[in-house]
Amino acid sequence: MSDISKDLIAASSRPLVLSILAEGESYGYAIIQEVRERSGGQLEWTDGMLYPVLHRLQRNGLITSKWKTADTGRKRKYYRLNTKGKKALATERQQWFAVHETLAQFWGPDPCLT
Amino acid sequence: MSDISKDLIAASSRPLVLSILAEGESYGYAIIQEVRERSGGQLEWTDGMLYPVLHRLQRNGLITSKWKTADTGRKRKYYRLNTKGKKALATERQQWFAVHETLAQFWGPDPCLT
DNA sequence: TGCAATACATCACATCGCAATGTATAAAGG
DNA sequence: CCTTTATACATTGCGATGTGATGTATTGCA
Repeated sequence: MSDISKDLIAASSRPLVLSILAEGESYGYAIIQEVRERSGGQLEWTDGMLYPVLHRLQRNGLITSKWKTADTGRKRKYYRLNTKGKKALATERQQWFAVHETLAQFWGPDPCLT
Repeated sequence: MSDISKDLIAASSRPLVLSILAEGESYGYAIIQEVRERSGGQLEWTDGMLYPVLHRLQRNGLITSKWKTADTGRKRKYYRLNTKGKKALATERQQWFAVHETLAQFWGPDPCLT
């Protein structure tokens, strides 16, 4: 259960958040949980790291936010991906694969199991 | 030719250097060139980024260095991976795949073309 | 009443790539 | 010869960013 290095967190936070929002709007706390679930518990994000990421993405115009009150009565800040964000996601994806393929050259091809 | 983001560089520099040295000793300038070649020109490292990485790896006891004079008469600082470095490489590799598999869940399986 | 989970936010600190700068030698071309 | 390019090392100020701590507030359960 070696926790992921700081640099890897930094490199994957943007593409991961954008990918999650690409599937539909969501909010901070839920994103942290989804990352934990989708990674099989391997990725454990902290709120002190995620919120600045969301604010940055919004400041850069990749996502928009809207306060909503859930059925539970709680107030949540929902984020949504816009056109610019979708383009950024495509770029992030392409860059990731470029690096991954280089590393895969040394480590052998991916398991490639579904 | 979108240059790779700073964070991605940071996340891949350690595992890449360790992977290269795992194939045999090498030196700074040659490592920069090998990264460019093995990435098909997609990764362009600067020396101002690599040398601190090498110094850090040595300070952390993952690699050792030794000055040698090449046939050309040039002096080069050759780096070699040690036992601790090999273990660190295995960890880096495992962490990378953990993140990659999570991203791949959103992006679909890898192309898996050679 | 008290504690955990939910839900947001900010800040001091350390880390690290980037671009610039510096030093030095060897090879190639005019 | 001399100039340019490639080789080969190193350091530094700056900006970006995760970490851990801290703060505020509400909901739900025992």
